[in-house]
Amino acid sequence: MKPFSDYQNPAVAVDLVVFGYSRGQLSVLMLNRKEEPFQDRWTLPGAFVAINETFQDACTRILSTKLGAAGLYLEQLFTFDDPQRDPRGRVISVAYYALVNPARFATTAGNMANDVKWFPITEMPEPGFDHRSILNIALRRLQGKIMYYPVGFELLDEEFTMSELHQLYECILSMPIDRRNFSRKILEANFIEPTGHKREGLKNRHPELFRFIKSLKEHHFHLKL
Amino acid sequence: MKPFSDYQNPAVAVDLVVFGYSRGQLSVLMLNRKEEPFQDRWTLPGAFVAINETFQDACTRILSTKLGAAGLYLEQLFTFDDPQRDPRGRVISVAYYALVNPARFATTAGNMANDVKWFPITEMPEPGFDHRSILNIALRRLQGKIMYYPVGFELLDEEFTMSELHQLYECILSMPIDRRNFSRKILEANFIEPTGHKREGLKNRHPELFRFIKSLKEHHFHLKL
DNA sequence: TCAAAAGTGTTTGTACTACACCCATGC
DNA sequence: GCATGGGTGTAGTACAAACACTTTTGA
Repeated sequence: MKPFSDYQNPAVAVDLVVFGYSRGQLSVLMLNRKEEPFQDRWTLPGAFVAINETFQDACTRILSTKLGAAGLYLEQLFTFDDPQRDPRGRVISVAYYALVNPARFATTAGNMANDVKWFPITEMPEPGFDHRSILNIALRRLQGKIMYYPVGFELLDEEFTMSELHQLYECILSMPIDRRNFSRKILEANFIEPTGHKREGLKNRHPELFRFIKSLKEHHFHLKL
Repeated sequence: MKPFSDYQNPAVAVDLVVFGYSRGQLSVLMLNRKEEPFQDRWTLPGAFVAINETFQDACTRILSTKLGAAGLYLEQLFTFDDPQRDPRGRVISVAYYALVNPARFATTAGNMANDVKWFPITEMPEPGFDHRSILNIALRRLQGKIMYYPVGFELLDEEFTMSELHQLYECILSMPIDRRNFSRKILEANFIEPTGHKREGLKNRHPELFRFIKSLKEHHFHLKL
């Protein structure tokens, strides 16, 4: 049965907001376009969805091509439908966001594709297409998500200190949070546990290291900060 | 420029969860299918998205055809991408939900299309396609939305009593809420105002009537119940 | 005058805020 | 021993939960 051959269907693409966190900054992976439209402008990485491909498949394709990364946290954001959003024709874009610890992949080394670059969200160039809207929605979604899902799981190293987690929350929410109240509430939420180790080699007191309790990865809590 | 003609594009449809509230019950508008697949089964109303049509346009088309309603509150829910979700071929479905006061439209009268029916969410037949998932997501979204957006605006009459609003919240959240605390918190949230009238003709004390403050329609608050 | 729903307060406890102090480490 | 960040505790307060009484109406 091929009942749709009579109709002209829109193209469907996925666009990815890949969030990375390193050195206290939240960054997004951007792509330098080589063709028109928006040649030489920075845009979100994206790909057309093949006829028998899921969105997740398409996202995975992008992530492995551009970042060499697999198995990242992925979440659908919103689907953009403005008929004029792509000057080449009708393209519906399904936006996703991904979370990645850039340290785990070949970002600082030279083997990341050279048309790809991390931009801290505070130093973002004006992107092509409607990707500014996608970025804004992604950031708001991340800010909401962090209150009831252990986002740091995906963004930090396996073991991390309380103040690293604290900085991550301050950075994503872009607001100051009292260090001591934060620590208490996070521990009460019961999704991290001490590893027993301490981070060595600092000039100050060696802080305790924590890890996320993986069995609770899908367990929702509620943080009020 | 027609760069997409080489590719086989998936069909794109919108599916609508139309919520209605009347006589203390939350209902959803369902459609009885006349063709295969899922002939004679109940499904959500839906339509294919034309090549130059926005999702909103497609939703409006459905709503005016099936319900004779226009200008309803619409919000995008999620986009479903399972390649097998429609046995006819690849159909990507963008789900929306709408809020409507059924009393304002021709629902009880006979001029509603006879393949269309309101089902209370507690007495829903098992729908065709993946529409059960869509319904579940819609309901959860509505439950979240009601905490920071005046949902009753769209579901209740122009003027309503505090206990009507109270019942609506209890119904949507499906949990008991203390009447007195509810009243206080709603009034403090400052998005409704007394009209000065009272509802007459009841056998008990005549309750005050309220209205939503329309200028605050887009203003988000936060209710904690 | 009775039943049923509407309107108005009060008490109680919890949990968030805003602090201050001590501890460990490298220099 | 001093500077710097890490760890722990506590008092004040605001707000939400639980609950009781009075008022208005029709029958």
